[in-house]
Amino acid sequence: MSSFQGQMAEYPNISIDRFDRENLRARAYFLSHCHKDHMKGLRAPALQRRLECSLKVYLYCSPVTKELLLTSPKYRFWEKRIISIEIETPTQISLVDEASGEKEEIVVTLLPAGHCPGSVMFLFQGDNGTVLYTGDFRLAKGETSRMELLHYGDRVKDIQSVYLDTTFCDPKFYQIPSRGECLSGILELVRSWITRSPYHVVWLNCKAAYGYEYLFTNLSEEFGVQIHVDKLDMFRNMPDILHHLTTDRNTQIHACRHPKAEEYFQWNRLPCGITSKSKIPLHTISIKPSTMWFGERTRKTNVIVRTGESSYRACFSFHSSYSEIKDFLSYICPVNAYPNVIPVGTTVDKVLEILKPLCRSSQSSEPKYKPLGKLKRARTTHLDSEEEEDDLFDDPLPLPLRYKVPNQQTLHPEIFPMTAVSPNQPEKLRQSTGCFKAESMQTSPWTDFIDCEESNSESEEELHIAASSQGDPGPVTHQQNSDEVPQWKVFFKRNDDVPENGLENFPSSTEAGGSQSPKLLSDSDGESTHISSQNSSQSTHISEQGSQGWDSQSDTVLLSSQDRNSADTTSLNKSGYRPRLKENVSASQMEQKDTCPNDTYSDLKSRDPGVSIVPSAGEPTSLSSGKHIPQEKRPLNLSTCVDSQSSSDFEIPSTPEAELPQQEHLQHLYEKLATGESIIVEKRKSSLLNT
DNA sequence: GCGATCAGGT
DNA sequence: CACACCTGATCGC
Repeated sequence: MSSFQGQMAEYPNISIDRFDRENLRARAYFLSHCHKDHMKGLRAPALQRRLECSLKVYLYCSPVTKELLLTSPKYRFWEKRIISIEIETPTQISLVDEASGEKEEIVVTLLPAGHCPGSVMFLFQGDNGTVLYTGDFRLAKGETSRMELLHYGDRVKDIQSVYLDTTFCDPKFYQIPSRGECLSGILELVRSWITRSPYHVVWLNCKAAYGYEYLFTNLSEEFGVQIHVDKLDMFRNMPDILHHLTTDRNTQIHACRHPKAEEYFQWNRLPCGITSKSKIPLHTISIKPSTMWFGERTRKTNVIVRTGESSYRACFSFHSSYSEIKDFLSYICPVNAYPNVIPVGTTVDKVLEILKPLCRSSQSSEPKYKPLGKLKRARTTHLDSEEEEDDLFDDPLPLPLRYKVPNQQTLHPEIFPMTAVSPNQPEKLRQSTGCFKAESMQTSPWTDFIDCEESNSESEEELHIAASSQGDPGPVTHQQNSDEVPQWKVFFKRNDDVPENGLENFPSSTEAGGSQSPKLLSDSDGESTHISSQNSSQSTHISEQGSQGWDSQSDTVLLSSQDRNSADTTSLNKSGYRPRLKENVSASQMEQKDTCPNDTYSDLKSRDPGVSIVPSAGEPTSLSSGKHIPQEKRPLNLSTCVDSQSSSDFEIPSTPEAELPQQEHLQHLYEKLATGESIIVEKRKSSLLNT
């Protein structure tokens, strides 16, 4: 749970993910994602009053987060005061002190965080250096290197401080099976059950939180079955998700919830109440997504564990594992790293001990004892003039040379020529953008999110809403502001990536009589069965299963992730994600900015077509509205401003141990994405339409 | 009646 | 051993 207090040392005038106490004085607010523990104070009367008095104070977040937030009536009062910023679109914001009129300029860039729908990290650039607030995140190894805007040219930006999600920053969480591995395990378990008969149904025992959406969309897509949920109106403007959900209980996959759900389930009753279909009783299994982790030397990584006759746990994590955190941080290599989370049972000091060696000062082979002269930037090349003032002191080494992995965009044929649209823009433009987005979403291949939120209401109305909104971006009523429809794409993987291998354990269809469970257990041996309880380092968190007599032999390992490695490579295919072209431009422009630290903002304003400006009034002015910068410009910018690095490094893997996906493989995937399914084909259409 | 906090549960 | 959330009890306004 985040213990971040809302403010960063470098930019105390803004508050992130906290809205109480000191934060009531912030000049601007940022919300990284829509989880309650990051929204403390967000609907408190104190803040509402502040908003009424300080008309220049705005909340900045991703379009998806805005959409989700405003779905709740409790946050409606924010409606006119939220400015959504597109992912990977550097945007300038003026932080004005309304009393004194004093002004501070800051450029913020949202980077996808892979935690839940709409979740982002915030990269801030301003007079006090470049800092990165990660919010909560899950990024696979090497993914960081694919984030264009964390780089200048091909090198990682000089980041002063990282405010880091340290939820699993403890060696005991060394490894967590990748999203792809977990997903494919669940897919196969579900397949093994629901293919037995139409009366075999699965209940996904998910919590009331955003973050399971990509699971739902993948399941739905794989089996052509919508997932039953209690509530889906928060997705009314997100067709990619909406299409995979239903409030109609007559489906084989449920993610509905009820306070007494577990109790119901004992009696073969789903949370939504049904026990049979056409008078024929249902056969149900439950799958509970839970985090499973494994120690460094643990051999098996099992992503599905049987916990009862008809119940399973499936590995699922919203947060990066220890090794993913280390990979991330060592890649970024900031001067400072601050934990946002101190897990119970550990201390700040302990976490800092882990983080510190991954930061800049420790990277020096000969740190403090070196003669002063050497401490200075003796070896620091001019290329690194990007560095902030401080580095005169504490940066004895040149910025680590880490090379960015070629961005998928270079491989992906599609280009999304859209950029941040400001509320200032002519209605016409805005609308057209909206349409475009709606369409691209509707057909987007990237899977995303949905949630299983509270009670079981199943109103037909919602269905209608869903249906009508599918072909119609219209009902985006509360969105007049800046953004069109929230965009999905990226975060999570899609089916293409899910390998079918290694799943022999799941009888894809066999007898249904007798046991209500899939026959998955045959392969499990005693040892693998009790992973967690015996070996703390590879615990699978098999707590509280005691109540079911079955459990003594439970926890049977069903799937070993080792059997399905390939799942990962692609698990985060962000490729198609954003406006590539523009992004490139932005990136290079930002390099430019960063290489010339002294005239940053005016510079940005005047020259950078990739930076949107949000004036103090809060209306983002999109400088990039022209945004259609021809691709040819990019190399130009790179070479002019950034020096020579630009060319060489396209094949060089970024992170020390990062595995660079085979270009061939990627290419194959992209081709698949681009041409494979009807959905994608449509998408292309839409992008063509809008290009 | 509401919010904040805590304990307990899933 | 986690998370994100819900419920219910208590306290203060």
